[in-house]
Amino acid sequence: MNSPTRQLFRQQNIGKKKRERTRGALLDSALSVFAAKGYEATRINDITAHAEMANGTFYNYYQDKDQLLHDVALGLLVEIAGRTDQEMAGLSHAPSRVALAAAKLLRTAREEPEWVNVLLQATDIAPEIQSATVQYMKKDLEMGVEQGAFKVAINVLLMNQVISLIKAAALVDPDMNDSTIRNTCEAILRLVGMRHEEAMKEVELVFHQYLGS
Amino acid sequence: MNSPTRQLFRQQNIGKKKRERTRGALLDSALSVFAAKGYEATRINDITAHAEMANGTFYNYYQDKDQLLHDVALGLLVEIAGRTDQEMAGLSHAPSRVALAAAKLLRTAREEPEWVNVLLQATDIAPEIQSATVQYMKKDLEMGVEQGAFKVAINVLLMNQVISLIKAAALVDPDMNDSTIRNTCEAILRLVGMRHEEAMKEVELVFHQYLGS
DNA sequence: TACATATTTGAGATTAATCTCATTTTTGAC
DNA sequence: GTCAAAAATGAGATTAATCTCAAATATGTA
Repeated sequence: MNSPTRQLFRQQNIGKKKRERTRGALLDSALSVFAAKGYEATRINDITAHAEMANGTFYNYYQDKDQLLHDVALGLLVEIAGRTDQEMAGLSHAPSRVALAAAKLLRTAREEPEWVNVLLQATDIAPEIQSATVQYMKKDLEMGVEQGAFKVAINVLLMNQVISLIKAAALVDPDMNDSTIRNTCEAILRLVGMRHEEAMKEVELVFHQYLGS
Repeated sequence: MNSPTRQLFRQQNIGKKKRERTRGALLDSALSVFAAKGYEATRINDITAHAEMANGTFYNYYQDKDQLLHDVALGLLVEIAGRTDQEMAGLSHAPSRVALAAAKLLRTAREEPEWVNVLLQATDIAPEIQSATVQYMKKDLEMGVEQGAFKVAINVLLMNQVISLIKAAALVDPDMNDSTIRNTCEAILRLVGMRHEEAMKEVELVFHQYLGS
């Protein structure tokens, strides 16, 4: 179970008409190629060739690579955030929510390395993706302050700091071992002002209860 | 006093012979242009034009942009780290050293925006610059653990987390207000396991004692 | 100041990508 | 199955950069 979701965007467009199916193929292909070669090094040609379509087809759908990256990244963000939200539906303890959301994202990086790879590339290139990502955390962080668990002011800097700890994990350990995930979750909780023993305990609990380990 | 250091690399090569002076001009020019347009968007031509030399001159010194970025970034790192080391010579309390080093770096980002901008771009592109940067912190972090002030294991992940908090500051507030600098220093101390009140007090002290505010 | 050596020059050859559009092929509603 | 509309095709025009090298110029040592 839980095998990698191949061809996310093609899946989403099965049954729809040709135009949407081709767009899906383009998005899936871009995802693979961006992940493999990096955004900057990717040529339009690489994407169309990988999708087995003619070069010109790209221009029926997008003006440039940037728009394509935007669509890919936003699609991934919505997918990942949607799954995470669902899995955390009943959870009201803010530290658990924050730790679990981070852990889930990092586990996704293991199951679907391309997804998180490209999503993080996009946060460097497309500022609107960074802001959108930041928004997904906001409520949980504010909840943590209300609950008295987090001691810091929730502002743009803090939210970007959280994102940047997640990026650091992806950079240092692309295979995303559980120890890297735990360390990162703890680091996030310390960042928001929890004591290091509390942070450890919280992460221990979350892993035991929600992540089978 | 303390006005921006214009033309760092040209300064360093005054009196030396032509070859080194031209190399210095190339490095200074690359620094400006990388900062203004970003590394990827910079053309060899932009750099030589800005230095008022012929396009071909570049190729007498470097094979490609990457090597040039490497030299620029390493030069900046050595300069910044050298200055910081000197200013911290007598300081043996690890939390103060870490907070001061971070604050000094971020103040440099205000005084010499180009320097830190390009240095941080380089850490994304040239992994050896990231590692070199990481090394400069290691001893102080280990000292903090020995002194019992820092509670976490010092490893590659942690050091990259520290760097990433610094990058987050540069991203969110390129003007680098003191409040951003304080927040970032506090965040780093929390990250390494200090309690949030201790972190605040430490940063307060460092600013009052070493940074005139 | 002389002059061998070192350095710079920049026109243009080379390489490499983007983007267009007349034509061909496919689609799907009827 | 028909057929008008939609989509895909890909050769090649266009744009844009890198990189070379023979000639011109500058350097600095004796």
